[in-house]
Amino acid sequence: MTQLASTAREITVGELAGRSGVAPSALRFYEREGLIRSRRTSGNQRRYSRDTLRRVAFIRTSQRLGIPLATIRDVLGLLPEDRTPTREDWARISECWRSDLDERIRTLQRLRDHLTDCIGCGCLSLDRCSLSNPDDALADHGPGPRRLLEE
Amino acid sequence: MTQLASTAREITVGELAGRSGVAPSALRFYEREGLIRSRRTSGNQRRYSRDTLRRVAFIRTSQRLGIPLATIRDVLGLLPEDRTPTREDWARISECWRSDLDERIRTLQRLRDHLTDCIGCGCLSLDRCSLSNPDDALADHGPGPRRLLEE
DNA sequence: CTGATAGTTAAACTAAGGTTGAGGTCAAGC
DNA sequence: GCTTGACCTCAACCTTAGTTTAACTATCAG
Repeated sequence: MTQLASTAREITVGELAGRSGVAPSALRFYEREGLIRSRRTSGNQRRYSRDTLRRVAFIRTSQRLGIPLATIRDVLGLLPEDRTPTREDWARISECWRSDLDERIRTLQRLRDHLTDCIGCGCLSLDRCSLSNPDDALADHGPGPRRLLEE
Repeated sequence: MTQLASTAREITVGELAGRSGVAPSALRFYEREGLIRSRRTSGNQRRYSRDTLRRVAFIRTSQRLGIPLATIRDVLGLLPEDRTPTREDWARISECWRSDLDERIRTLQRLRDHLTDCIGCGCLSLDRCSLSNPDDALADHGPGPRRLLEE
């Protein structure tokens, strides 16, 4: 194990990768995209402050929630720039995902329940049940699958 | 309105697009990817049987559930090739999404609840709470955010 | 028959979220 | 002081789910 940098308070890209489980290429990509920052050594190598680890954890967790990187970047911008973020700072920005997440859970549940409803007839949303509507009379109501899309 | 093709039992790509709300380019793409099929006229134009409308509805509904096209194609392969699928056929393949969907709802709920748990300390899954674990001692346990990923 | 509308193809392009490779540099251990 | 592994950049490539464009052909109403 070389380049431990463990006496210093900073970590290398390889260490950050090992600790976070995120490939170095992805970490460089995040930096290009403005999600994380690094100091450079005299030899142009990246050095990360330790709180970057938490930042990367926040990014990955947010991605697991289905949030696009651009949105994550914007929300990370709400953290204070002048000091190491506190627990309260992280708690505050975590709240940003709350309503989005609740909304998506509700949508999936609704879709699942409609799927259940329709399994009996196999209509799957396009024609409002072939039983009562044998030859897609719903075509008049405009394009798109109806039923599940509306409301 | 030209090319109604309504005397025939087949529909053109434009009609299918209008009825399904899916762009002709997407329908051709689905055909290249093996999700739908068409007959060709003597002039090389596509003609779809009417049940393609239901097939497309199934595709779009499945996509709304977050299923990738390749998976949808595989499941559509379970339909009978020799006859027009019945309601029972559609019901049967719809069941394929059931467990997947339930699973994803559970995962999102779990993530949401852990997010809630962690908002108090802002730890967000990487270090098992900075309160009891101030300097990421979890790094020994291998790469990747722990907590939310495990079990 | 003509003109408008609708259809055909292949290939290029998009966007997100990265990975891979070439060619070259840095830093640590012996 | 050299070797080796970790690092650097830049550009090209990957996947998914399509859209767009160019150049051309088919079909239909009148």
